Amino acid sequence: MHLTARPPFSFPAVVHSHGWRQLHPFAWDDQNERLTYLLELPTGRVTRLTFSAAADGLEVQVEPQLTQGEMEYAVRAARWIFGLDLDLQPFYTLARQEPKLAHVPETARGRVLRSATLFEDVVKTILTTNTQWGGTKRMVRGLVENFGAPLDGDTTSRAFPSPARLAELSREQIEAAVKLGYRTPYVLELARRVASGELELEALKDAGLPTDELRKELLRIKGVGGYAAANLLMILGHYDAIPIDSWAHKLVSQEFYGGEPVTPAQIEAVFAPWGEYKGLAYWFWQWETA
DNA sequence: GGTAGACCTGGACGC
DNA sequence: GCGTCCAGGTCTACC
Repeated sequence: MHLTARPPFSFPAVVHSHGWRQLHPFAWDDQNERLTYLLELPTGRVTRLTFSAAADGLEVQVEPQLTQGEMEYAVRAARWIFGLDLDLQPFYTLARQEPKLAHVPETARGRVLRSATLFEDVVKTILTTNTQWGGTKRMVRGLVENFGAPLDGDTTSRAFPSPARLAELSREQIEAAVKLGYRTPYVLELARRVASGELELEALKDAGLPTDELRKELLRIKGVGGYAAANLLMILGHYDAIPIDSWAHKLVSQEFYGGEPVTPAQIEAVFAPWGEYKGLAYWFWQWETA
């Protein structure tokens, strides 16, 4: 299957936009430059999507064979995962005027790799908080391996667990399988709210809400604070928020404040001139010390 | 609105 | 091998 992207587009730029390619059920094959992803379909079946670069977009290998309805769902998911329809031209126009960002339009950066569902990305983001990257990878892997639906005939390949699957578990069942620490009730509560229909998370993808309202919605989720909300806003294509974590403090301190400790307000001030694109400006800044 | 302390885990470190 | 300390954001209680 071939999918075209709004130009300019770079397959490796999306894959390497952040660490998501290292989280199950993504798997990055560095040697062959292919990204695989296990996707659970609305029918309950699981498909393996293998993405590689094409001249004007993506080449996608789909297995096993899908029905027409399943294929349409897989195409929509693939377009979302890679942000194939995003228009970043206004940001590129600004970036060309800043030496630290000139590489962005030249290399077609700016898109951020995302999971098929917002539910999956919210859970993954919660699992990045208050832990190191190794811990995040361990926790996500544990959820997928223990609770994800398997590919037909291959129980070693599993999709990310659906809200319904997690919602039917008890806290004790999750704790026995994977140590999420104090995050267990957060993940469980989110899964139950989404599975029950109380929280229509996927509708936020194209709700057309202004950033402030979207941010408020995200902050209502237990376990999502300022950093996590900003990270999720980036994933949702709202770039006027900076995910300020300890790494951001370090980078901005060394680059702009001579190594002196900085406050979140100072970090915001540095990127304020980028307005609605300050999140992207921060994310793709060519740091001296990174 | 701002702040202190608790939350949980893995890893680093000292003994 | 064991105990202690620390890093990493968010929540809750309190002021």
